[in-house]
Amino acid sequence: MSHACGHDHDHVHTLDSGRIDARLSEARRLCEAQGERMTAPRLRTLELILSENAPVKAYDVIDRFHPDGAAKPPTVYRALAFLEQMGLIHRIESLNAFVACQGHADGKAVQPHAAAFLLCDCCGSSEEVAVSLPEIDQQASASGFETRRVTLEARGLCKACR
Amino acid sequence: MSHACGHDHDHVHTLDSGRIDARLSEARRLCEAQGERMTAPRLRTLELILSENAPVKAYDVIDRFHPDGAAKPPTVYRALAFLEQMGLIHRIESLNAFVACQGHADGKAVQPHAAAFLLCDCCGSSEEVAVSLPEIDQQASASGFETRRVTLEARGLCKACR
DNA sequence: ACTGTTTATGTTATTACATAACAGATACCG
DNA sequence: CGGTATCTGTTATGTAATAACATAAACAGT
Repeated sequence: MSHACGHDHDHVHTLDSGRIDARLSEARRLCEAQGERMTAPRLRTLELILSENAPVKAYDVIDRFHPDGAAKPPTVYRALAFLEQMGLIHRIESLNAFVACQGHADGKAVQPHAAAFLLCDCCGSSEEVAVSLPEIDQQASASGFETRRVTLEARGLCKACR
Repeated sequence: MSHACGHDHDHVHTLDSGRIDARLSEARRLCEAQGERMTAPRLRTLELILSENAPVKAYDVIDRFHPDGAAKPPTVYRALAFLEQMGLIHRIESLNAFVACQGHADGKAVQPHAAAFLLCDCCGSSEEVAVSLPEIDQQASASGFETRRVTLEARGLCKACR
């Protein structure tokens, strides 16, 4: 996880394990509430993503999945697809990576939702922000375009790295 | 180039070759004006991207590069990076593809600029629209984040496909 | 409980996307 | 013309993602 600034920022675990457990339980409840199954590989995948405070590559999850040796890619990619559908994680397109959703920290159930991200090119950190998009909505309807999903990612330098 | 709707929309050449030539000459001029070289592989890459009215995959360019046989990936990826720096094409992150810039149709020289895209999941077409992003700019400065580059992509259905 | 159905996982293999590293060629500048 | 910077060619490899099919677990109806 080496970045443009030349630093390494590996394994910055800001969430303690208690906090992670709480979010895993919350995720469990959210799945039950929707009649979906929170299975072992899905839970493990979510755990690994929650344990980083920055977007995580699919193959990092694959490598760390088992204590001894990697998981098979489809196992993890299927889990990632599920978690994304449930609104528990987001895919960061410009990084080919995944980050835990920060949009329902208060425990509210949320529909899969669009979100914007501030992504630091130096330390790799990610901040999720909520924005409305009146201009592009307007441009879309002016073109007769029906928007299903919006990707909005700002790349740059976070406060700490500037 | 098969899409969600089940149709194939291969090789929809909406720009006639005269129009493409005009844009290639324009690109040449733009490079000269900035002291950059518009070399053969760069021109060929741009030509192939201009010949589609939808985002083109890097390996499609690679495959079509020579009349008989493919180019080597680095040749094309280098050309793509150059053309993007020059603001002649844009990378579409959510598609891993590249599309010609539609933002300077009047011949004005343009700095590399952010742009938003309406991307049809059915026919694969792309429309570039100009939007300002007051909300995310505001959120970024509130967080002390310095934005360098913004990706804004709306996926959905275009007018024709609805 | 049995059985059919649905949903999820395991496994092998392959496909798609992208870059590192170095050698050779071409443009540009004094 | 010779040195330097830039670009291209080539080989090899690294990284990201999915197809296809086999197996297993959950669940609903009888």
